[in-house]
Formats: sequence, C-alpha cells, structure tokens
Amino acid sequence: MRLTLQTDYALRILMALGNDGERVISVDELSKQFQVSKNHLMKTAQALVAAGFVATTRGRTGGLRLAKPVDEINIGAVVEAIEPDFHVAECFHKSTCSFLPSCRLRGLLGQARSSFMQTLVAKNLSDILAN
Amino acid sequence: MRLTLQTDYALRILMALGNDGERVISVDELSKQFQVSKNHLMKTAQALVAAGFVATTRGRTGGLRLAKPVDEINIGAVVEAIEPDFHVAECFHKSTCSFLPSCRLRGLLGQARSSFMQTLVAKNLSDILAN
DNA sequence: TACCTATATTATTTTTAAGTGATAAATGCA
DNA sequence: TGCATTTATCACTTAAAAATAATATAGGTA
Repeated sequence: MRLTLQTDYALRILMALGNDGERVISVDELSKQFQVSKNHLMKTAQALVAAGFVATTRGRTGGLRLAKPVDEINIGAVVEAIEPDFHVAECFHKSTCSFLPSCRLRGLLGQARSSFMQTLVAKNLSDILAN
Repeated sequence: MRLTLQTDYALRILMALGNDGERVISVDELSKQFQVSKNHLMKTAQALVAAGFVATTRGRTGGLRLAKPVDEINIGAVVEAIEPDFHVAECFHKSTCSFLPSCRLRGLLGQARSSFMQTLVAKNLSDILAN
C-alpha cells in the first residue's frame, strides 16, 4: 500500500509554501530543499497548478504560492487530485467479480480505502503545519 | 493509493481455495480461472506458502490447499504479508522529517494507514466468502 | 522403470513510474 | 533593448514492477 512519490512531493511543496506565509518560492529553491531535480519537481508543481492548489507567476521574480488559504486546502483532496488512481485490487473497478460473483472482497477494500481517505479528509494543510 | 497485483492475486487464490472446501487446486487451474500466466501466479502462490497461508503437494495429484481454516486466515495479515512495503510517503520511514522537523504529515499518514489496516484486520477469509 | 503432472526456481521481456535533459515562452530589470 | 530568471513543455533515459518464458525438481501411476 503506497502513495506515489508525486503525491509525497506535492504535499511537501504545499507545506513549504504554507509554512512561509505569502512568500513566492521558486521551483528551483524547493528542488534544492528536497534534493530532487528541478525539472522533476516541476511536474508535480504543474499538477498542483492544474488542480487549483497552487498559483504561479513567471519571470524574474516569479515562483509558486498557494492559491487558497491553508485552512481551505484539504489533504484528502490533494491526495485524490494527485494520485493517478485508487485501485486497490484489479476487481475493484468492476462492478461484479467475474470469477466469484458473490465475493465481498470488493466491498471490504472499498471500505478500507474509505477509512484511509476519511482520515486525510479530516485534515487541512493548516493542521499539519508547524505553527 | 494502491495494493500490488500480487496482493490481489493472493486474496483471490485464498478465496478460490476457501470456497471449494478441502479440494486441492492446481496453480494451472487457478491461472486459467484468473486468466493470468501460470508462472506468474506461481510466484504469488509461493509467497502464500512462505507466509504459511497455503500448503502444497507436488506431483501428479498435487496442488494448493489452505494451511488453516477459513476463519483463521485474517485478511489484514494476508495483505501485510504479501505487500512489499507500506511506505506511503518518503518521509514515512524516517523518524524525523529533515526539512520540516515539526511537520505532522508523517503522523497523519500513519493514522490513515492504520485506519486502512484496521478495516482489513477486522475480517477473516470466512467473512468474504460466498456461503 | 518410464512417463505424466505438478510445484519450484531462474532468467528474460514488457510495461510503467521515476528521474533527467533540452528548449520554448514569459517577465522583471539594468 | 538585451539579459537573467522563472514557469511551461517536450523528448529521453533510468529504474522498478509486472508478466512471460524456460528449465529443474518432485511425486504419483501404469
């Protein structure tokens, strides 16, 4: 059971931005903090932009900043937006299991996933920051 | 957030075995049911053997059977045994986060993972079978 | 014993995610 | 205007997981 590194980086970007007030931070600066290649981290930043969590400005004094207040960025929503998919088993996408129609695995895994997400949905970015 | 396909197959093998009483079923037969290569499913079978959930006999009349009663095979234990690792974020293994020492992401993810597992630990193989 | 069927093991290919490199486009500033 | 800095895209390489192929080993049966 794992989240992709993309999601890991996404949460760290948001934390760095949220932790530093209104300051604009460049991807380059973040990549040095996280010790990850700038281009690679850019991908994650783009995903956060596409999902509406981060706003950017180009050019010399440009960089990244949060697009919303820290108490309006929900951790569950971030994970759900960045994670490529949430399948926990092959049969999870299918409405009925082909080899054991009455099996209750699908329901159980759905329930487990739901428990996982509920824990994250209960917290906003503000809840996991330092101050 | 996903489980590996290995874990998916493992659960399906156990369900097939548990659903069919004491009957010995060959990997070949299961691979046809699941439409997966025999050799590939064999890997999963081996993992289940190593974890003590499945017993095997070789030779002409050989195959797989459950090593325990269906109500003693815990779903959470199976997932924990088969899944290669449970890291949900890079910082998850480290005791302290290097770039934000006071961040509470690690605790939150641990809590979410725990919720996920608790749902699975609450069920045995017998609970998700048909009859 | 000879042979068929099954598990067990190792090697190889394929697919996907992770990471890197190069280039274009925008923006502020001397 | 020209340059440095930054986001935005695209193409490519590397690493890891999934899947397949091939071979060895064990055991039952005629």
